[in-house]
Amino acid sequence: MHSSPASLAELQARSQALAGLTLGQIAAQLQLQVPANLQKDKGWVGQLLEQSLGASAGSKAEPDFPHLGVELKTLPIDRDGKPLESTYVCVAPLTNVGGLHWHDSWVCRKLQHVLWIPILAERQIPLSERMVGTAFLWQPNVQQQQELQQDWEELMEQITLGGVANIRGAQGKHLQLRPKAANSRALTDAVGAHGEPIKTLPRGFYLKATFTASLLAQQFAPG
DNA sequence: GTATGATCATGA
DNA sequence: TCATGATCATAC
Repeated sequence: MHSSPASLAELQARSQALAGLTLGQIAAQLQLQVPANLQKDKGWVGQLLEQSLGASAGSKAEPDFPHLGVELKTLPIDRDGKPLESTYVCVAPLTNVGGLHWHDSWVCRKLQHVLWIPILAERQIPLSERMVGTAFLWQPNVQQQQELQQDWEELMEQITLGGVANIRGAQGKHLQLRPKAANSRALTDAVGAHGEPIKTLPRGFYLKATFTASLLAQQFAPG
C-alpha cells in the first residue's frame, strides 16, 4: 500500500515502475488475493492499481488523485496493443440538463487529465498472469477536445429534447451513450418525447475503443 | 438510486 | 468477429 503521490512526477514514476509486472505480482505486494476471474469482480483490476499507486479510495465524486487533478483509468488491450473494450467515463444526467455547458460537464472535467494504464488482458490469459504496460498521462489536444465536445453536445441536446430512448451506442464519433445499470430493472427519471416524465435505464458516457486506440497510437507511435 | 470500478455476452 | 446493450460488486 502506498501513500498518495506528492507530484505528477512521482505518480508517473510509480506507474511506470509497474510496467512489466503481472497483476499477480502486484497483488502479492499488497497481500491481496487474485479472484479466479472478473465475472463477479469486474472492477478488481482498477481497484488493485488504485491501491498500488496510492489513489484515494472509495466511491467519491472526485478524481482519483484530487490534489493532482488526475483520473486513473485502466485500459484492457490485446497483444497488438488494441483496446478490448470501451472506457466508462461517468453517468449521464437525464433531467434538468437545460443550462449545462460542456466545460461544466463531468465528461469534460474527468477527461482533462487521465493516467492511462494499459493492461494486456486477453481473456485467455489468467488474471494473475496479465501484464501491466507502460502508463502515460494524457490531456486532450485541441482537436480531441473539440470532437468530444461536439459528441457531448449532440447527445445532451437529444436528451434535452426527450430523445434519450432513441440514442444508440453507435452514435457519436468518440463519445457514446450506453446503459450503465445494475440490471434492466434499475430505472431512473428522464424526459419523454412529449416532455412528459418517464422512467428509463440509467446511461453512462463511454469512450469508444477506436478513440482510446488513437491515444495509444499517439503515445507509442514510432519516431 | 448514485457513486465508484469496469467486463460480460450476445445480436448483427 | 466485435461493438452494443446488459450486467456484476460494493459503499453509502
